[in-house]
Amino acid sequence: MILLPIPKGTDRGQSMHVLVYTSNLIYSVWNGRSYQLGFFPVHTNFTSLPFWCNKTFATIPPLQEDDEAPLLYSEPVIPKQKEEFTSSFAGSPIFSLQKSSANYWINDCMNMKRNIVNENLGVLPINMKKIKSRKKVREPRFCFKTMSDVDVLDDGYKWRKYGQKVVKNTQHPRSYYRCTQDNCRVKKRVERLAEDSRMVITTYEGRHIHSPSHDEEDSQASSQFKNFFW
DNA sequence: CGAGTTTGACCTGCGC
DNA sequence: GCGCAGGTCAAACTCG
Repeated sequence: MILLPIPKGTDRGQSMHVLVYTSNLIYSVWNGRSYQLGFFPVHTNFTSLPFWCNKTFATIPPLQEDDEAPLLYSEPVIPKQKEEFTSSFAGSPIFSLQKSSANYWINDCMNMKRNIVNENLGVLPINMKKIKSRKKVREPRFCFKTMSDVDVLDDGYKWRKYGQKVVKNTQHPRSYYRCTQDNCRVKKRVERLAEDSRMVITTYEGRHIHSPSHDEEDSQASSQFKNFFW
């Protein structure tokens, strides 16, 4: 299970796109209650497709500066065919820009499926044997697309910028951040969508080994779910 | 002075 | 093998 904080400053009614390639369900957890934001169909045998969640937060109160951040909650699911991902990513505005990144994600998904299948069944499906695996195992990643004036959204964690790069065919640079917590190797990338500069794309990579660095008045909701934070 | 940012150089993987 | 583009490093710089 994965929990991800929704950045503060997210307004009610604001469209928020979420791509969760490891999940088939997305919830927002608010004050101990969860609100399903979207899902995509699950086929047979741990199979599913990635999707864009394009729901508004109509049932969630607007988030103010002093509010605790609600969480995105999702359940893992496993892809069936590499081709499914390739075709699904083709229509995505993000992945049309970053084909190589999409390929990384696809391979990550396939590796994940292979691992889970091995865990559950102890058997590697024949068709999975044909899929080449990358030498470097990448951490699972989440990609948020939010409409915001500020590039770096407050997600409860403390980040240090370690690089900035101009991406080809885009007018906005991509920034690279690392979590400042010792021994925590979580990274995130922040960039603006080329087609719509109002949209901020935030990509998280890896799992936090600690709770968010909130102030002393940590919320109940935060502590309730702290074991599941990224 | 320490923490965080900037930015050019360097490294690495992918596609041809 | 080579070139390109993305990702990372690290020294210099800024700011509180």
